[in-house]
Amino acid sequence: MQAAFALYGERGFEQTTVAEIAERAGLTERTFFRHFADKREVLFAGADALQELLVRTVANAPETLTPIEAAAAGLQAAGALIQEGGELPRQRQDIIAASAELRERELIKLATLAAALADALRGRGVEDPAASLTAEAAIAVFKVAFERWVKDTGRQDLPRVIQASLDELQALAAAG
Amino acid sequence: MQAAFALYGERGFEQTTVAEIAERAGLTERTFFRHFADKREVLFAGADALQELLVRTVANAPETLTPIEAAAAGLQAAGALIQEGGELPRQRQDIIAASAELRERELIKLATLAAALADALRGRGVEDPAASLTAEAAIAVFKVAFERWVKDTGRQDLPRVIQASLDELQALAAAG
DNA sequence: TGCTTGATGACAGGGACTGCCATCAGCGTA
DNA sequence: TACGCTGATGGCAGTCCCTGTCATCAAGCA
Repeated sequence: MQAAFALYGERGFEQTTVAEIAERAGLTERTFFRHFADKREVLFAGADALQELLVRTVANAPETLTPIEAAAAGLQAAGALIQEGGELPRQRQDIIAASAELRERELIKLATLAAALADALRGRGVEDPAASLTAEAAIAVFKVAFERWVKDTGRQDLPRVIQASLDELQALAAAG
Repeated sequence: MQAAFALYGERGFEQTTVAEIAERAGLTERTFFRHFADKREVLFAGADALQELLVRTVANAPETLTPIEAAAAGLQAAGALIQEGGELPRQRQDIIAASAELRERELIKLATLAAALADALRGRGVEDPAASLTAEAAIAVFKVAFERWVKDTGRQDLPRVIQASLDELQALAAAG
């Protein structure tokens, strides 16, 4: 992982071969593919933990919360976890933004997150399509908020940016 | 395109080689790659036209419409265009749903659509992050509505499903 | 007739990924 | 201690996606 991160950062994702990563890590190419399903997956190793936290937070949120509030609680928790990574998430995002292939992979991770969130909402008794809609909209808010947070040089609080984005979307929905 | 569609449908996307597609089409592999950037792109040839229609509809919508209403108009137009395809969109979606690679590609097409929609909204004077949020939420609504429409055996009207989904999200937002 | 242009074929090659078998260290057990 | 098991790794062959390059060839035009 460290070797891959370094090389992707230095010369870009597409310009890095798996053989080079393996060499820097002191392993063979074959061993790399035993640890990671493919060349991109290295950058998304933490996605499972994030999803688990999101789902758990939503499941354990007070019953009195509306679907959107429950989803929001999950997003905040996820945002807080990301923020713990310090500068790493931003570096990671730079690498991803520079490669179409990696952006594809990121999107499917977010879609998986949305599906898991919808599941968690259904677990709270939310019916479809409300569960799917809430989940997809929540992930959309997360996307926009995260993007803003990454670009932001002032190091704002990510959970706060998420909440602000959600509030703004609700205002737009009310006006539209 | 016809050869690819047929083969992807018959034996699945991953189990089809480009050589086979080329052979059935009476061409060489090299020629295939002159027409399509990669093996997946065959299934997304109509994406450009869809995006252009979406953007044009939003740009030409009455100035009095709110951002969400303008976005909704664009989605409706896109939905109507898809519906013209008859059974093809559903077959296409079956193929895509069966392959993780293809789902990735579809997601990036939707993300591109969202970016274009956000641009169109900015062209109407909508500021960021309102433009991005509206666009992402709109595409989320489109995703859910399209999915429901594809699964639906009663052949509902796609624009109508889109409108219903949007209404439901607005109700959820108001309640949350 | 000769020239240009666009589409295609042919070929070599790089790089991602997989399947298969060999090796080898650690570890429990007789 | 010797033995066997297991999990991680190396090595290697092979498939397939995709690209660069050059040759060919038909269509249109001067």
